[in-house]
Amino acid sequence: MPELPEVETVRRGLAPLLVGRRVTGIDVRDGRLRRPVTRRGLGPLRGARVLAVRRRSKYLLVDTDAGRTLLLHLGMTGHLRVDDAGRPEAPHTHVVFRLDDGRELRFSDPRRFGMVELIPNDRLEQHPRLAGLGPEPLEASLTGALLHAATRGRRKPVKNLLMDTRTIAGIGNIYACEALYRAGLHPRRRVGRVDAAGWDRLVEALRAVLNEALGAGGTTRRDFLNAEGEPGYFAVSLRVYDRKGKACRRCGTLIRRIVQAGRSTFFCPGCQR
DNA sequence: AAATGAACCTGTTTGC
DNA sequence: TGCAAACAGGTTCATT
Repeated sequence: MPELPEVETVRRGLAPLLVGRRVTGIDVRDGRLRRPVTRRGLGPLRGARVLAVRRRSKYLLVDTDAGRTLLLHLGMTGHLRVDDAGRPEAPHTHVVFRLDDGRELRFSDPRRFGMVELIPNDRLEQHPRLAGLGPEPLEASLTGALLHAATRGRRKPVKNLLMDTRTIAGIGNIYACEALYRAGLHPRRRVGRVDAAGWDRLVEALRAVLNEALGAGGTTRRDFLNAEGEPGYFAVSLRVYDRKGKACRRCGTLIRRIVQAGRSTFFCPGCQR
C-alpha cells in the first residue's frame, strides 16, 4: 500500500493524536509479522509517553520517554489507525496500543509484511533497517549530481535504482513509474546512460509528484487509509500507473506494462526514451 | 560487486 | 458460473 506520501500522510494524522499520550497497555493478537512480535518485547512501552512521531523512508518512528523508539512499517497492506476503544476493529488487527485518553492505536495488516519493533534509542541509528538508507527525496541532500556521480559505469535500469532505498529512501512502484514518466525517461534505461541533465529532471519530477501526492493525502488504489480511516485522492492524478492500454494524456500513445525485478512497470513508449 | 528472482502472506481481480 | 492463475502499494535472502 504505502510509499513515502502515504506513510507521511499517516504520520501527520497520527502525530496530533499520539504526542503527549501515555501508553497504558499493549495487546498482541497475532505476532506473526515479518519479524515475530511479542507482548514481552513491547513491554517496556507500558507507561511510556509519546514525544514525537517521525518518518524515515517508509518507516514510522514513535519516540518515547522510555528511552526506546517504536519502529513501524506498513508493508504492502498495513494500516495504523487511532480509534476509540470499544469501536469495532478492522479485520487482521494484530497489535493494539491502549492510550491514556480512552483511545487505541491499532495496527492491522492482512498480508503481515509489516513490522512492529521496539528499539533502544542508543541502537536506533545502527539498526539494520535504518542504517544504509539513502537520502530523503524531499530534502536538499538528494541532488541530480549525487545520482549522476553514483551511477557512472553501472547498468541497472533506472526504474530499479529509484526503488532501491539505499540510493533514495521511500520510493515505491507507483511513484517510480510516475516520476520517470514526468522526466521523460524510459524505465529500462541503464543508469550509466542517464546524463547530468536527465538526473536533474528526474529529481525535480520526483519531488513534484511526491509533493502533489502529499497534498492529495496519498494514493488509494485498493485499501490505503490514513490514521482517521479516510482514503487519499491522488489515484485520479496518476498518468501511467495502472493505465495499461489507455492513451497517454500527453501524446495519445497507449500505455504499456512491462515487468522489472518482478514488479509491474507502466510507461508511455511515446514520451519516455 | 551488482542485478535478478524467489520467498514471505492473504485477498481480489482476471482469464479460461 | 466456477475455478485457477495472476496480481497487489514492500523488503530480504539466495542465486547468478
